[in-house]
Amino acid sequence: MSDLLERLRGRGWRMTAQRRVVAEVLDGEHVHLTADEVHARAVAKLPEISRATVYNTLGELVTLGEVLEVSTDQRAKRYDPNAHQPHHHLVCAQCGAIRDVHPVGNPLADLPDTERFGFTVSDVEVTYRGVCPNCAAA
Amino acid sequence: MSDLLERLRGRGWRMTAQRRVVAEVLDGEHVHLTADEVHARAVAKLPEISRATVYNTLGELVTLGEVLEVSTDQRAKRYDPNAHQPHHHLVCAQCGAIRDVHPVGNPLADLPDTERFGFTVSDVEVTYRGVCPNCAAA
DNA sequence: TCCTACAATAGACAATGTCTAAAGCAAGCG
DNA sequence: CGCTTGCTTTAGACATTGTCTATTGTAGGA
Repeated sequence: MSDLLERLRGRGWRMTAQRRVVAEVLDGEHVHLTADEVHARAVAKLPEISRATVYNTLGELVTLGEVLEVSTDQRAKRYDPNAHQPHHHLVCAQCGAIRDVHPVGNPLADLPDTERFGFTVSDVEVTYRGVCPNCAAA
Repeated sequence: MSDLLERLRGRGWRMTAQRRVVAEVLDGEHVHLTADEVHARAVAKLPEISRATVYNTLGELVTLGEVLEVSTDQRAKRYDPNAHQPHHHLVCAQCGAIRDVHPVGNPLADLPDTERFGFTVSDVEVTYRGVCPNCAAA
């Protein structure tokens, strides 16, 4: 975590209380929060922080490559602090819970040239969907 | 197309001018339209159709399994009339163009049990991203 | 300590989608 | 063929998520 703050400072990021709080929220919870959830947790630590600042800061962290934006539903974007290890996501269709997963194989290699239509394909996103144990039990 | 209308009528769908127009728009263009784009094309054929009706009808078509909802960006949902053949999507990161693609292999099989966390995994969505020939040329 | 450029703020605005209450109409029935 | 019934449509308010702007604040170097 202080790693994160150190890295950011080293990259010329001006350190403010607001940015520190947002970074701490993301680093503290290894879950996938929406911007509003980040905002709520940030407000708990620093009541006067504004919504715009949280959005700005999240956007900057994404640009800097320190967090990933994931859209597993088409409601709010979620922010994934696990940006330094490539991974995909497993989503519960009922409660929306998200787990990071690491499938074997390389899906990029599974797309034949004849299916690329002249595109330069650089990335692939895989989202598995199912029902989590909690929801299955209920 | 009339296939589609027949299928729907056979399933007890009350046929109205509005629903016919929405179905025709989807069937006529084999592209991936947003709800607003569907609405715009529907209005061209039936000026008094309302936005809510288009949203309602699209939702019903999705429920009936006749079209698929896809979210390749986190802006508007897009509607894919190619619901009867499983496929994935290839998206241009610059202009947003979408192509249907058919990778080889089965990504579901690539997720080991140890990476399933007790979930019952039933589905997988794969989105390839890259740059289309048009954007690469520009 | 002071300056200056960068950052934070409140709140308006925008895009997309959902809901409601009232009016309209498809289709079965006599 | 013309009712009747209940499903459908409509306009527009509302909700959610995100962006932008003009003003005020402040981090960090001189």
